[in-house]
Amino acid sequence: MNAAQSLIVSKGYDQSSIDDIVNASKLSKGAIYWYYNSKKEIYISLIDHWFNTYSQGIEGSINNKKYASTKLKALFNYFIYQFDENPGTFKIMVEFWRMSGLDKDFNKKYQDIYSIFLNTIIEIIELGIKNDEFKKVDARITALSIMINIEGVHWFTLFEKSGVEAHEYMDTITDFILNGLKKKRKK
Amino acid sequence: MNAAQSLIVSKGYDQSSIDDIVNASKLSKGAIYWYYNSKKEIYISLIDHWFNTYSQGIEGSINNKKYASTKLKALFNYFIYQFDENPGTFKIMVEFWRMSGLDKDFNKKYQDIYSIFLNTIIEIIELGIKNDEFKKVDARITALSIMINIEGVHWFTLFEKSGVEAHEYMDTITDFILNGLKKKRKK
DNA sequence: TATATTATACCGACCAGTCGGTATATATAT
DNA sequence: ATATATATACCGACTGGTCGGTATAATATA
Repeated sequence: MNAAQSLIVSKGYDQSSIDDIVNASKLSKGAIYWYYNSKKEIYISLIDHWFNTYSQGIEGSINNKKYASTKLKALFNYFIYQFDENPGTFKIMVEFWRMSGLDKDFNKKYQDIYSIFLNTIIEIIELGIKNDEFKKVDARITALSIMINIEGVHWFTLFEKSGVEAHEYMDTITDFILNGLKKKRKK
Repeated sequence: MNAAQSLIVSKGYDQSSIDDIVNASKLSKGAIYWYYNSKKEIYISLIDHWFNTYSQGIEGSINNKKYASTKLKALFNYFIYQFDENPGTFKIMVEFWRMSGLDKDFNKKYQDIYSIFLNTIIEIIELGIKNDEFKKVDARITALSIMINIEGVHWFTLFEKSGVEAHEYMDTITDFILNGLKKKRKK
């Protein structure tokens, strides 16, 4: 999984050969085909591996927060942190993206994963509405919008040398979204 | 260009062979290599071709508007229209995206194109600020945010059967962004 | 010994790019 | 007007190499 992951970041799916994985891992081709039936299966598994790593971090940063707004804030922070720590994981996203546009199985896998992530956000928003923190917005559309904005950070992995602009962007939209969601305090 | 475009939508860059282009166009392999020196050159040219088509439409929909807010609205509408008309062009974006993460020349080409697009948005926002329509926001970061949100529509090309949700999303963020930008009317 | 796992040699399909050659249009000379 | 020469546009068979996958041999484990 580690070999496959670093390869897909640097070369993309098609240009990563099984022999590359053989070299990057300490396994032989026979061993790899003992565990996986095809190249595709390797990379489908990688999506799971990648997602599990992520979702644990997300859950961890959200669960101990009480309010919907602090949960959302924690979610944003988690991704900023990830962006600094390991921008490669955002690059992977783009590759998975295009694979799910080309191949049914990748598409299905990615749909499953995104609907889990989306539901996490929806739940936060619904909590916020229930607890009178947030306005009565359409939870699903709002969650979609938040997800797309978070995902948009991947933009900066390709075009910016420093992470400064990514942070500015993330801060701006965090405020923007939270301000838009929060109920105005009555004077 | 048309052949290359429809191929990259359906199979992606790596899986599109020159012979595929030969079959999809009415040209021979020799003819294609008469005009282009490499496969890469074909697809770099395709980015130009794709962008030119788009930017004309964008300019056309913006230029005849007077206010920054109506220009922005026209911009959003243009992309909704494009999404309905030809979702394939959004799928191409994803492929170009990942190519610019893998290859220097694709990266440069895509950077150039995006900075042009970004500048268009920045100019609108600066116009809005100058004319007292918009709050005094950071034009660049705001433009980035708008761009990323527009780009986010590509999300729906992969996961949604109907365009309904894409429209809802686009309407929601259009209102959200414009409300956030516009100066509050004094009572 | 039997089974599970890993290593290596190999196959055949595929593919970017090449190259020798042809057809057509344009220019020049007789 | 006709013949000759040259540049442009195009064709498709071929090649050197790559890559996913497999067959089989070797080795470890129970």
